[in-house]
Amino acid sequence: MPELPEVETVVRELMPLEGERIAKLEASWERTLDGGLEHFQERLLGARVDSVWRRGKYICLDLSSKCTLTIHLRMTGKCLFELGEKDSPYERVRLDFASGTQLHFVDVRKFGRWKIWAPDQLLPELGVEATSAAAVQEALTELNSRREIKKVLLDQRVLAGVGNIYADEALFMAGIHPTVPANRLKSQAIKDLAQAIAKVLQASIDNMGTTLSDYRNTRNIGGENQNYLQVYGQSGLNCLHCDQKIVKITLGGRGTHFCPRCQPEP
DNA sequence: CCTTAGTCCTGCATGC
DNA sequence: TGCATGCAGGACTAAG
Repeated sequence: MPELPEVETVVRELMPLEGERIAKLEASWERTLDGGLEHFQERLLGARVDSVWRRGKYICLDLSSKCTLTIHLRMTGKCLFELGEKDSPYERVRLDFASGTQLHFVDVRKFGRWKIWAPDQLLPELGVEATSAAAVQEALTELNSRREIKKVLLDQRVLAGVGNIYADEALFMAGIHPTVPANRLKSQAIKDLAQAIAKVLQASIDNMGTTLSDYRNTRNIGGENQNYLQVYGQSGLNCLHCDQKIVKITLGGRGTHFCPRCQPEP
């Protein structure tokens, strides 16, 4: 599932869209477009893409029509410059640019969402960028919540960009059990965790993201970071650090993987 | 304020 | 082989 590193990989590849003008917008699954097709056509047709950037797990396109288009890939969303035969049944939205460039939004599970925002009210609820260790350390220190630390890491209002895979990986790297209440972490543990998050995310960006099943970049190529996961999806296998068996539990409805020896119970 | 359950979706793995 | 069941999950909403 696409999280911050996967979205960052896609955003870098979408940068060449800057300066392009939108000529046509079609949707074969209209619910992808929050507000409906007509609402999107009013704002998008004829507009120029001024800049492409990322905020948390959102792809952001600033448009000359004084608004920002966000694309959230959710579980299975893909932005492709070329549509292959296998993906064709799952194309939900297509953007045609004046130059002839096409952007195909493919999404098997239909969870992905496009949304248009006025510039001064873009993503107001989103927390600090998870890539900034200093900002994450400060946010976790100020939070003072009794919730389990993993649930906090997944809360986009606190940190923007961490999902299920990197939450598990970062907690392993920092040696913290996923069910520890967030406000019971000592300041050193918070510092270790903030640095582990930044490190895990950067390593995955360097590896073009994690592809477990659906994630692909704009050229329909998967990442390599799945080859370096320490705990996520590794339940039953031996910990690479201490040889203890990796355990999987359910926490907040999500699969949660950890090493009982490297990440001792609170 | 908090937490939990339900919703959206479909492909794939599992079991008989 | 075929059919039924359940699982995966990010963000949002409703209920308690």
